[in-house]
Amino acid sequence: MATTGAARPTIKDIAALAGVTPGTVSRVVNGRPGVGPLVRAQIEQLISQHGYRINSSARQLSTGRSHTVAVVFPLHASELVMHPVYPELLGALGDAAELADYDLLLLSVTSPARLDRVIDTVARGRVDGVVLPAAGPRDPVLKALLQLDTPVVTIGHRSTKSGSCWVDSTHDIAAEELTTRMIAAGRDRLLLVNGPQHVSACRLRSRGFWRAIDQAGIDRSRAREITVPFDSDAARAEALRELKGRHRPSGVVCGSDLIASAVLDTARQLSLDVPGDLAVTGFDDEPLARHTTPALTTARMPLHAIGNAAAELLFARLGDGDVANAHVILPTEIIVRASTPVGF
Amino acid sequence: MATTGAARPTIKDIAALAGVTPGTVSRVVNGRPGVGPLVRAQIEQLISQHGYRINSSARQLSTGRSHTVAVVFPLHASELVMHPVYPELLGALGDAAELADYDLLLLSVTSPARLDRVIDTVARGRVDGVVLPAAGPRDPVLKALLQLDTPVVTIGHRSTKSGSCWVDSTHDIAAEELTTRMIAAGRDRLLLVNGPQHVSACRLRSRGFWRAIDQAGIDRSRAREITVPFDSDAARAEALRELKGRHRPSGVVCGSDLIASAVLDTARQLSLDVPGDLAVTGFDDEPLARHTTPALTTARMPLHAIGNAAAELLFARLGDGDVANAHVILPTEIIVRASTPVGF
DNA sequence: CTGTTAGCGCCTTCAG
DNA sequence: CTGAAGGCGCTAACAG
Repeated sequence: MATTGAARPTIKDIAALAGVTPGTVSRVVNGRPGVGPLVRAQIEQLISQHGYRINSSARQLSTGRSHTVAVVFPLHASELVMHPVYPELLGALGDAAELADYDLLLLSVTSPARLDRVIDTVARGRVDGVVLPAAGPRDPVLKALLQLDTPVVTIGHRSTKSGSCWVDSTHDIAAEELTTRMIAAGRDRLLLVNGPQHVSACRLRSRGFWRAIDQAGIDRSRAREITVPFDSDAARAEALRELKGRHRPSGVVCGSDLIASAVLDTARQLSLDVPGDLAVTGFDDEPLARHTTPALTTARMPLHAIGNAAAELLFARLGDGDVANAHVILPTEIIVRASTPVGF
Repeated sequence: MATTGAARPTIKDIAALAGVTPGTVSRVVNGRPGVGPLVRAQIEQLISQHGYRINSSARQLSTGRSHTVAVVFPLHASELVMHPVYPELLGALGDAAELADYDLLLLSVTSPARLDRVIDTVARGRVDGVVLPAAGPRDPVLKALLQLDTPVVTIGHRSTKSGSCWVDSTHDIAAEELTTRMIAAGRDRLLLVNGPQHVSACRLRSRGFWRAIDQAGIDRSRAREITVPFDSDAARAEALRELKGRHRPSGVVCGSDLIASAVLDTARQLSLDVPGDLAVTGFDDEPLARHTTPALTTARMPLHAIGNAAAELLFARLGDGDVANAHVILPTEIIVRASTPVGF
């Protein structure tokens, strides 16, 4: 670690060096008008020469804005950690933040105690707003944040509260499409292995599944929906029971790739042919989806676009302030691989 | 968004309410001695009653410390994004940060322009220190950070600079172990498909591979090392060439699970039996490792422990300041699955 | 165009 | 044990 030693110069130092007042230097560093070209040039030169940089704390104190947003991940322990959607979202948020010249604070709530911490840092003015991948309406973080009147943009939960901003993708349409294709491929005994119902996205997927059934004029009794945790071992057990049952499904729509991969494992174990005996679809298009055997047909959410949209919504809101009740729904994409019949 | 309206109280408000001066309230909120029990109780009650919270900017300005650390990911475009080690590290860092009551700022450098931005926010005093998963000695971020005399702890690169702090895992030992086991399993034509050499971890893996060869007394000519980008398509092409060659290897040690999965695909395409004709090992134990066919034998790095150690090193350094030249090397673990022969 | 004057909200001596 | 005062570095509103 090099000992450059010399304390960083302050705005005052630069001002003194230039023979002007701090106010003038401030105008220069902030690109504001009202400074003669010569003075400005001189100041700029001094600045780069002495390596002057604004002190963020001081500016924050004075402007009241931190130029930082937080993303808080509501990771209920291991339930969601494994979901690679978060990292991808994070990437998009990071990109957007950098573009907008905001800093991104990473917060995570894994326990009630941590909720307090998060609320604290938000309330302390550390951040100007927060992006919240929220599970559902009863998400405790969401609730707490709402009390703070901090600008929030949620992802994955379509709040009905007035003034709310959120972005989501077409989980329902994707599930419907997947199911419809199953039906078109001649699969008439359908099973939906879905994630927990308190997750908004899962509810939407369920809705899409049944909509497809209804619209195809299929009797609801020929289809079934079960719920499993987002945990592949539990999913495996459930899958086993379903696939061994007398009314074995010919098409299984899964609420996540992880669940789908568990179903695939089970099918192999039972010597069922996929997609011959059993067509299987996943959800999310996680990296593992292309590495299962057979590779998974799945629905991909536009995570990057989602993160981007969320960030932009938030920044817009922090800017004009007029942005409220902004809802963005982005389209999903069906990725067809080998776990479904040809022509799917 | 509820309009709680009322501006947050400042330390002054609380002081006025309690009939004391701000200084006294400050002592209370900071848990410092020198305040009578009655006064203290009264102030504490006022604080919770009015929902007072310290303003971070003000405190930062006054103390000169932001109580925030940054982790900057040196993602050379798509080369490293796909690596799920980052999210996992991030999780550990986040956990450690929360425990230590630090905030975690997420920074990423994907271009020279962004490097400036990052350096800027670090230089502006936004953070007290940074954790840097560094690729290697010539990492531009590392270089830039070193000039700033900001406390840095690197992960994955063992700096030889004096005063440096880093944590890493036993890439060399893991590679050696994997290779030795290959040899023990009777595989004598060995191939190492490694990642880029400018990545410190890859260099270590290479070293371990050759060490195993030498120690087994095998002629180096019976082994080969090739380098591919961390990109599975490129790896696939290379793998194809190698596996079709006249001297087809009987054991392939790969520098990452992604590379290994490409090798697996290629083997299947060539109708080679794994692990019969070809034993394959990966590196990292990414989620996909258990979903390939066959599932991958691989080496797992203790990512959580690594992140934790890095964070603790940094915090220690920010505290006492005496911590320099602290190097931590954590053990890897071999995960045996089906891509290697029984008894591996 | 530039200087002056106040703070922003908190912490930290130094008195009393 | 508590009060008073000064300052952290910067911005902003108002004068010249």
